[in-house]
Amino acid sequence: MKAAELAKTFDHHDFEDRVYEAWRASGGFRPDEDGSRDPFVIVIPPPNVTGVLHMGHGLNNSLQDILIRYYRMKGRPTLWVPGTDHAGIATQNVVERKLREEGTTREELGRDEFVERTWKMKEEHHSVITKQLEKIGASCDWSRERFTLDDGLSRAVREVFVALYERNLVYRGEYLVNWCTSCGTALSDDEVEHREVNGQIWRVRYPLVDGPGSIEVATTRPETMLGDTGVAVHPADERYAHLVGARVRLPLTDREIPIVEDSFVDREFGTGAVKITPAHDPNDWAMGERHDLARINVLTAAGLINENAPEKYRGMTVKEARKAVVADLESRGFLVEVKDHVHQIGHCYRCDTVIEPWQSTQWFVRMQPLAEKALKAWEDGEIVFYPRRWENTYTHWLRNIRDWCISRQLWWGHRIPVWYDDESGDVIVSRTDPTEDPAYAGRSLRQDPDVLDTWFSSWIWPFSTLGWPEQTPDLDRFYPTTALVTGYDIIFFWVARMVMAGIEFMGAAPFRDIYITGLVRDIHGRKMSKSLGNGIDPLDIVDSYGADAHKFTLAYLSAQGQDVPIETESFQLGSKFANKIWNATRYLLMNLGGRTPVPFAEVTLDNVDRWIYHRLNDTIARMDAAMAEYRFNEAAHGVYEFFWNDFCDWYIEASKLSLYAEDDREKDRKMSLLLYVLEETMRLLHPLMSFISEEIYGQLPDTLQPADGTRRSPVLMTAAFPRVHGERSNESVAASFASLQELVRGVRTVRSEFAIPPVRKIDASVRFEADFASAQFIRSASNLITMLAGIGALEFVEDEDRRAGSITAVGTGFEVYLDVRALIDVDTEVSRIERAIEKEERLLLQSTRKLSSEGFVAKAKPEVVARERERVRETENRLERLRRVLDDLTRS
RNA sequence: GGGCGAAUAGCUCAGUUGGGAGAGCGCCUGCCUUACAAGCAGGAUGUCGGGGGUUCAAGUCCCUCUUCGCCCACCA
Repeated sequence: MKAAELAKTFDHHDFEDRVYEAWRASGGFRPDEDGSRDPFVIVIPPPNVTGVLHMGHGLNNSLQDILIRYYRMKGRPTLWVPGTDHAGIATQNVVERKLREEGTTREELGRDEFVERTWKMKEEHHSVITKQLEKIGASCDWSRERFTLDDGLSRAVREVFVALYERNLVYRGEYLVNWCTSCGTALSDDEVEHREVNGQIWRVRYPLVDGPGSIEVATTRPETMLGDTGVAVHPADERYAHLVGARVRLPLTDREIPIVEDSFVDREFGTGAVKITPAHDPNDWAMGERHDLARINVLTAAGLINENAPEKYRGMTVKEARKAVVADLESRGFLVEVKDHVHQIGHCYRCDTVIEPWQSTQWFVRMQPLAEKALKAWEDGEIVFYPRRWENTYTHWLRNIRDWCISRQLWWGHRIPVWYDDESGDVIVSRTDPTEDPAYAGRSLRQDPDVLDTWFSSWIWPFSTLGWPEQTPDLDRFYPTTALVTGYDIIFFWVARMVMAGIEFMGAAPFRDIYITGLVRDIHGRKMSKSLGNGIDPLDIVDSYGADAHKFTLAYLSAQGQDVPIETESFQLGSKFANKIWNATRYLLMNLGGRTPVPFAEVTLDNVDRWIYHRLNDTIARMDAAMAEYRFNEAAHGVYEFFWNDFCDWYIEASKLSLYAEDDREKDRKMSLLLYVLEETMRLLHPLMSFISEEIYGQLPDTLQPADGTRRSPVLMTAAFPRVHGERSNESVAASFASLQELVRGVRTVRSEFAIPPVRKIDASVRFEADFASAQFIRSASNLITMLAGIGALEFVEDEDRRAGSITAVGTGFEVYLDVRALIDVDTEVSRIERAIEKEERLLLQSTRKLSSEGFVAKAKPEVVARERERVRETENRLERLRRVLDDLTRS
């Protein structure tokens, strides 16, 4: 075999870009054409084109990539659909901010030019996002990439809107909506973030029209009194019973308004009387309906006091108006009291402006019928959350569903497919443009100026991306998809709505497994955010630590359902692992020169080989189990421990016995096995350490054929994932090897405690207990033990004679006498043995207590009792021997 | 006002059916042993938040309390 040589120093920059291009060129990102097997499909949660990817995307896309690569290697036709989201408000805000910096506005620019500008920005961000996904190694099918505003998806959006309108699930109406005065648009209830705010509560006296006296109301929003059209008290409130039906003069205005009774009122709160402002509060809106009160809107779209208010307040902001109104109330003697008051205030989830409940005409989706089906899909087990607890969030939202306001007063988005004929009053809801339809020739039609909520295109993402409403082969083959990987912050925005749309339009939930990732946080547990400046850019991580380190570290730290606290240095975990893999491989390849490969079928396995295959087998099983349960950290821990602790620390170390010896046939044999194990291990590692495993796979000798009967693949990405082989399992070898490790470690511990340098070999004698099961194994591995423990001459003895003048390492079933007595201090050794005895005594006490306790022997499982008895036997045995050692020491 | 999560080694966190407490980093000791000092070998460190209960057996199941965090909710 030729001695391939890896670079002395590991540097991921040397191959990552090249490897990614090789993957792309291999065609492996696309699902294979064999449609007969069960496909594994993920559609990406489309990142917003507003910005660039942050660590949250890094996590979520890393996990998707791990799943995709695992199932691809498992042989399933695997598809990961990439794409981006136009993100209506968010994107429009970014562009508008830019325009402001340039000293202009979108109104000045005009709608068409504004949209064009936005497209341009979309292109720029899109290329950055794509680049980032490539850099982190995302193995998605770029030939199927979609954008929520592309032609196909726009058509799907129109289809959905019109179809829902036809089914009476979309309607238009004038209601109180959540209005962001800064974005200038309505928002859905879910887009409002409620936060506790320190405010005040004012008590104001409204004088009666007839006669003296007045009624006091409490309010947190005094400025809205300008739009009051009533006062409500509880029907059973005796304090106010005599006032019901009376009228009050609304201060600062010339309006007279009635006092009504309504059981909504809480008698305990405030004064027990509440002002009613139907046009500016959802509860008041409802009360206004019940009592047929006028709705007086006192705010403009920009949030300024309008012409319905007394002249002096017009044009003021809410804040200014509040101040002015309070001042006027006070000076005219209407203000009774001001108190500090903590309450919840809604804020815009995009720009953080305080939300105004504001009356306007909007389009809505009737959610109840859709929600019922989405709930049923969960009840029937059609969808499953990982971790399970998120189903509470899902069902709670669906059970308390409210209609969805879908129209947005923006320019960036899907234009609502509705046209108005102002002359006739006709409302035309159409899949195609009626202005181009001869049937409407001669009529003056005006398209609805508004666009649809971004989520209105997102909720159909799992099937619109596959070509719907066309009946495409992709749709047929890949819908429903298999898994969704996303964050808990968008369970209602997105996940629940996708289930609704999937059932409504495709007749089936859009995915089966919903994996909810934790949030990436900084090391102090704080959310990463621009304002805190504690964000980490995935590209920076990829550059300094490598894409594999990025993905592996995130997976390793990603306990299911838990947030992921991370700092830049955390990624050392992954990069050190990559370095380890690189160097282990380098060692193997260095020793390839002059070796003749042995076909696996002709290789005889020694005990150590059997052991490593046993461990490999276990690790594959552990990986399979972890992946089936979406336990990414478990998968990562499994391969990490196997590669580092088993393969490197023991198997490779043990192989030096063969490779540094003179026997060419043995060298060939061991070298071949090292390669076989390495080859299979690279396949095992690939989903988690994709770049480096691919690079190494490509460096393995072309002639090397996998030991498990699978075929070498042109690229590792599409090679077969290792399988569990029953015949590789060998518990007896595993147990014996564990004894060997105990023995070696015992010697090493003594060496270390007495600071005996590695170069100094020590002679040793080993004595076995009579029935020690691993005796033969260890006896046959004496050369190996000699090497691993730094022993000079090793003897196996029958009695304890050799203990004299030696240091003893006591193990389960054996003891080792080390001829280093001259080097050590007896007192140190005595105290070491005494500590060991104390430890064993503690263990023994635990076990005997257990065994002597009532019920344990009777009720515990028999194997548990048996194990406990075995432990007692072993512990007593070790203890007894330790005491003899101590005796010998103290006597001499 | 409901619901959920967290509390385990100095730090950040794992711990899958209950059956002798783990990792990474940090710390201490000794090693530049011809794959790797981004390394090797060894070591120290825990009333598993408090209290109660179930059980032969609890970090793990139940109740309760405390402290953080998140989500939902129309109390002006």
